[in-house]
Amino acid sequence: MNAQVDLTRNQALVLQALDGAEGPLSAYTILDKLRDDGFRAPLQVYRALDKLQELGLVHRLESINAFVACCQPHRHDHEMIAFAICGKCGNVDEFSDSMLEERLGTWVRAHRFKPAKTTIEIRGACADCADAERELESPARSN
Amino acid sequence: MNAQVDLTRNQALVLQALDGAEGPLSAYTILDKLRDDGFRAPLQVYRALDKLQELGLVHRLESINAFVACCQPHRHDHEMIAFAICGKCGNVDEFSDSMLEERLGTWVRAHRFKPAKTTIEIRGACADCADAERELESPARSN
DNA sequence: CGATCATATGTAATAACATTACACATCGGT
DNA sequence: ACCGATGTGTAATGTTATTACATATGATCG
Ligand SMILES: [Zn+2]
Ligand SMILES: [Zn+2]
Ligand SMILES: [Zn+2]
Ligand SMILES: [Zn+2]
Repeated sequence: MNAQVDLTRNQALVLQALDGAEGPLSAYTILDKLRDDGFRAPLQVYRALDKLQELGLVHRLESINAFVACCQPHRHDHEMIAFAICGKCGNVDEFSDSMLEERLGTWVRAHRFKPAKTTIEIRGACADCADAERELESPARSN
Repeated sequence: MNAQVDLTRNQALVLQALDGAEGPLSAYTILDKLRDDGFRAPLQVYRALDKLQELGLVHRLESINAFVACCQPHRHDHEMIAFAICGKCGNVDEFSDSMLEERLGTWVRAHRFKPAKTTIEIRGACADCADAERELESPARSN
C-alpha cells in the first residue's frame, strides 16, 4: 500500500510491523516482533526507523516514546502534523490543520525562531473509550 | 519569586536547581547538581518533579526528556502551553496562544476526543543562534 | 575487472531515562 | 496514643537509545 519501493529488508520488516499493529509500538516491541526474522539488536530497529522517518513513512510520538506508520502517503514535507493519542486503546489519529500551522508560523516569524521539528500531541481518551469510561462512572441502571 | 510556600526540602531544592539553570535539565543532571545536598537516588528527583509539575511550577519537555521551571506564576489550569526550544543554546521560550488553543479545541470537540494533556514543542534555533549559524555559512567578508 | 565510495548490517557494550518495591519518617486530626 | 496521608531513603530493576567497531553490499569509474 505504501511506497515501499527502495526499502531494504530491515526497513520493510519494521514498516510491516508498524502497519500491522493496532497502535503505536516502542522500538523494543518491534524488536521482539522481528526476532523470528533475524533481528537481534535494538540498533537494527532504530536504524530502520530513522530511515523510515526520513522518508515520511513513520512518525515518532515523542510523548510516549513510540512509533506509528504514517496513515497516508501524503507529502509531509512542509506540513505540520498533529496527533491525538488515546491512552486507553492506543488508537492514534493523525491530522494536519493549516490554521494551526499558520498560527505557529506567526509566532515563529515574530520571534525569528528557525523551526526544525514541531511536535503536537494530544493525549487523552478517544470517543469510544471516553464513552466506555462514562458508563462505568455513571450510576449504572443496568442491574 | 515563585510561590514556594508549602514546598518540602527536596521539592524546593529541585525547583532551585531548575530556576538557577540556563536551560532545561534532565532528571539525572538535577540529581548530580544536588549530590552535595544529600540526594542519592533518581527517585528523589522524580518525586519532586512530579509534585512541582502538579503545582504548575515545572514543565516537562517531552521531546527532549528534560524539565524547566515555569517562567511565570500564571495559571496553567486551563491553558495550553507551547514551547520553542533552541537546540543550540538550550534557551526555552514558553508561550500560550488562545487561537491555537481554540483551534485544537475545535478538532477535539469535532472528534469527541477527551484531552488529558497536550504537548506543543517547536525545536529549532533561536534568533541569536540562527544568526550565528548564518554567519558561519555565508562567505564571510570579514578578512 | 579492481579500486573506491556511499549505504546498510551485525554485534556487543554502554549510556540515558524512568519505575517498582519496601521500609521508615513526619505531621495533622481524632 | 492512634490513624491516615504524605514524604523520604535506598536498592534493584526496567525501558529507551546510542557509541564503537567490524563487515557487507552495491553502484560508479578508470
Ligand atoms: Zn503522516
Ligand atoms: Zn480509545
Ligand atoms: Zn508555565
Ligand atoms: Zn539559541
